[in-house]
Amino acid sequence: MAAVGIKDVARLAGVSVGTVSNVLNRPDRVSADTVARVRAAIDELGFVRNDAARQLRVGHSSTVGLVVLDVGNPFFAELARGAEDAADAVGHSVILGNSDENVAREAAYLDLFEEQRVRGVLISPIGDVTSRLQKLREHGTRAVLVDRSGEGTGVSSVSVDDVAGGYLAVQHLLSLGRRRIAYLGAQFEIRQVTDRLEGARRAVAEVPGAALEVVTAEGLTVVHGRAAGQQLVRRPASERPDAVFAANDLLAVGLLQALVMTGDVRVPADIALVGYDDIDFASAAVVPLTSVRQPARLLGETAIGILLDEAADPELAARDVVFTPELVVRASTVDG
Amino acid sequence: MAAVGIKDVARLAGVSVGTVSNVLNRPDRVSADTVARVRAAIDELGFVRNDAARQLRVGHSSTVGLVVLDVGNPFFAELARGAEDAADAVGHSVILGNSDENVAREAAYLDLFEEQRVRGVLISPIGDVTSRLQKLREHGTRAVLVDRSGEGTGVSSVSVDDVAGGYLAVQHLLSLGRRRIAYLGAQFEIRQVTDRLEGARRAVAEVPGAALEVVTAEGLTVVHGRAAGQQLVRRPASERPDAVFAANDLLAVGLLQALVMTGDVRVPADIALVGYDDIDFASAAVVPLTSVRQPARLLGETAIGILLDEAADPELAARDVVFTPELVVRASTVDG
DNA sequence: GTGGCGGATTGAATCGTTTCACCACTGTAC
DNA sequence: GTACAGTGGTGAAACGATTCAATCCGCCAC
Repeated sequence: MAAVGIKDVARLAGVSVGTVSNVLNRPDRVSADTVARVRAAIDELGFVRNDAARQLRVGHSSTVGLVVLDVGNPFFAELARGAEDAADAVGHSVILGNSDENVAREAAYLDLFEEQRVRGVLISPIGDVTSRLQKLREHGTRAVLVDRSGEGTGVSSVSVDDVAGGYLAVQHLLSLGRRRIAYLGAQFEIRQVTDRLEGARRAVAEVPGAALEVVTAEGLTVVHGRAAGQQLVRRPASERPDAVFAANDLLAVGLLQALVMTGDVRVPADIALVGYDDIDFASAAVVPLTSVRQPARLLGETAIGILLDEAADPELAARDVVFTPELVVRASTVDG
Repeated sequence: MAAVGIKDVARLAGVSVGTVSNVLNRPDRVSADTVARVRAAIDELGFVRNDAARQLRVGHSSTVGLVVLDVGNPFFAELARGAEDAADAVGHSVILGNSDENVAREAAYLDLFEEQRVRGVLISPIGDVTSRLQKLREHGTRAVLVDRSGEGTGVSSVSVDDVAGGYLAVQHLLSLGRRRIAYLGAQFEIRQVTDRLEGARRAVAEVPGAALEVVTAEGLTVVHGRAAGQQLVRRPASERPDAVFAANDLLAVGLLQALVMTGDVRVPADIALVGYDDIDFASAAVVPLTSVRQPARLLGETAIGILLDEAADPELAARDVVFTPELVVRASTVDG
């Protein structure tokens, strides 16, 4: 109803509009009692700054767009939290878009963000967006890839080293004395899945007498993990691995269910188990799951940092920051 | 770099800015070949409409804000999807804020949305926001509560009937011949928890010879469910319930783990089990879980509908839409 | 008394779009 | 030949903030 503008505030406070604007943006250039008077007028009228007008004048907004593959995924939820906190600390806000692994939705969000003249875009891409991002940049909007390496595309990125994660997991198993390691994976066309395997290979290669077997599941979910587990159980005990590294926690949880159900195989005594992602359910599993955790929050914070740096100085060269994941040890590998 | 404006497009296409604007917004009022010429100019220059300027002129944006308690929660993720799809269908977009059950974050998002002059706000509130929403309305921004009844606050709402959900769950158990029902809950200060219990009570009251026992856990997570399950198992078989209705799926999954682990109690033969929320893990549990599903997506769609109706006609009276949840039957209650 | 200095304040120009009253042109009816 | 309706197009005003050159004012130094 009201439609209170800066003009109304100025009139009530008995100052000019320029002064009100100064109170809002650079209070230090205004005398103390004028500030007080203007603030009082703002409160009385319930004035709220019209961000569109501000943005029109200054040329860009103070929001950054974030497009993730799946908000429901705790990894991205945590990443978003990190981004929000970092943005908040410097007076920016984050608007979140969920592409849901759908190229059209992803494109729609990029269009929206461009119309909104966001300060920049953080994106975990599904399609091949590099040309789109390049175009964005020509129009003055910077972008940072998250959870995906930029690999010389000229776009900055923050990602996690999956090879290191796989290495970490298997090295842990080897350090416990296990030697017959199995890698349980699926959908090997996904980079993450093969990178983790590569890390596992490297760890095994360092220890004489250690062997790595690759077990392929039908998919990356609990059900598929359970199916794989049932197969393992059917083998004669001597042919079973003494440790399994699963490509993600869902597979690991399914596998665990199968092992525990039969009662024949003890975890970790007979088979030690490591998952990946450290989802909530990892710690809540029947046997709490050792898992590799990605520094999701840090990823988000760092991405915002890079983005705002680049927005401030467009000449800055692209950076690629790679984080190392962390092993969270629980009962599925170490009795406790 | 370019900073292409509608003016540049107009110049290149050899028309006036007004015409370009018409091409953008009401192409039917412009002759076909002019449209084509303008479109070509737009493509050539890579023109993208500046939403801030548009918004400044028309007085409001075409985005709506959505504040949820926890984006990580699949219920809210699904609700957001519904809202986005519905908004998209009428040319609006949704920007998502995650309050994370934090009053300060919630307030910050409301401030942000107000500055942005969003078309309206959808909110699943944590604090007592009615006075804040009232103020928003005075400034011309409508709000709709989601997953929370408006109860005569003058604010519209869409919610799910938890009493009906509880009734549904227990009626199902009773129809299977179970008579010694237990309700496993925690944190009874949460309305949802007590409403579901109330529904359970009503169902039990309708069947002579049926009894309802309330079991209190320490919290609403898997770990707490498992603890409660261990207690149940310790009872003599004759004193155990023959069915359990858990206040949510996490509790149910924990309970299930405890029952299955001991091997002493068969599910559903000895104890049938119903959860609530139908989270992904419900169907992936060792014994797939019967659960009560909330129409999250529909909630989001409906909320957007109400919001945009009200935005179009501010005189509209507040509406309170209550949905009925749905029972998803799986192996934890019915063998097969 | 004058000049100069510096901090506080002013007010008009500006951002890029939409909107709307108005104009030009074409064809048609009389 | 004139009037009229209908189409397609024009261009300037308006939206509400920010910015910056200009002004004002008080005070001090000489």
